[in-house]
Amino acid sequence: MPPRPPTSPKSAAPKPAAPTRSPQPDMPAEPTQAGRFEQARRVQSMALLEDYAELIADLHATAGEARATDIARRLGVTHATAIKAITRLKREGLATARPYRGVFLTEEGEHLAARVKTRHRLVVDVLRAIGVPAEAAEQDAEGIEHHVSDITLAAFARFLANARTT
Amino acid sequence: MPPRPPTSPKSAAPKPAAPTRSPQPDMPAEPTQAGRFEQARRVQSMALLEDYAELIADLHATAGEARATDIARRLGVTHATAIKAITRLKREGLATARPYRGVFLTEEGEHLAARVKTRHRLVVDVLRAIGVPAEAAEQDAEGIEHHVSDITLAAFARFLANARTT
DNA sequence: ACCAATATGATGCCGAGGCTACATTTTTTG
DNA sequence: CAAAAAATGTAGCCTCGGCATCATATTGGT
Repeated sequence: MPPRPPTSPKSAAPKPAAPTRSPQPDMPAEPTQAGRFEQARRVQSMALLEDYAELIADLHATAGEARATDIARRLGVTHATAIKAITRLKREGLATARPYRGVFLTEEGEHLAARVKTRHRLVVDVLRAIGVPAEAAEQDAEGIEHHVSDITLAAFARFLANARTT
Repeated sequence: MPPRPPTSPKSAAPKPAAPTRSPQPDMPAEPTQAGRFEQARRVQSMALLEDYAELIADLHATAGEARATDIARRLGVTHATAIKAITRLKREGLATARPYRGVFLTEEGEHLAARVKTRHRLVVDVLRAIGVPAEAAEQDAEGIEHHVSDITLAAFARFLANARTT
């Protein structure tokens, strides 16, 4: 291993950006890159709960009940997986379940489901308004929606309102 | 995953009727809901690779090298985690690494990084064009970008081209 | 009422992606 | 050149979200 020619210490370029740690030891408001990744990871951990909550609400609305097996089929996973997820929903206080009778959302769960549903529609509508084909809009929205913050959501709503009156 | 054998009918409620599906109980051409979830899950497993590839390319461009520790700091994870991810990158043929010299993208890795970078910019630009504040646009794009398909991306490009000439 | 079909539940396994802690190697420095 | 510092690597542990399989409970049909 050629002992790497005595290039200047620490590569040629200066550290591009203060890595979350500025001279001031105080809490940086973290608008940093690492902060964004962390946030994206946090959001990801909510995604599954959101999907389940939305689906359960939908099943209740359209079929009158939401049994674990139905949920599993709709999501394309095995029932074991669905049941584990439902267990997590219960643990998080978003749902309750009565065996063979179905899964029920708590008040908090209903609230979440409603928010998710609204957000989903908004995302799809915005994509469509931008010119994304229906098929792709539905598909991509499924993944995108979880990452749309309230601020962005508000912007979406304004955009659509504008577009409609234009 | 071969589609599990038809889980046969169930329960009292009638099939909520799969939307997007005509009366013909045909082969699962999979524009179905389960299909969309599966696709979203597939996309998710690519996200980490994409983030690393993009970051490595960026570090090379701005710092001349991309060492595991730098990557870890930029992503806000420990170096152990970064190294495990880099191992996966190597396994997938996207990168190579020479200890203490940094990580290098393969041709395929470079290609991926370029695509990801372009897509990222496009997503941020579209969000901004729609009226999302810069801060939120950057944050949300970090998660959204991975779910934007080529078709949607093309629509984004057209939308921006239009917006500019309007 | 009974038995088969169906739903649910409990395990055990896997890989991904985090972490901490410790070990090793390289680079920098005194 | 030797010691300190830094970077890399390894191992063990955790959670999560998949899977398959086996066990149990419920429902429904005859």
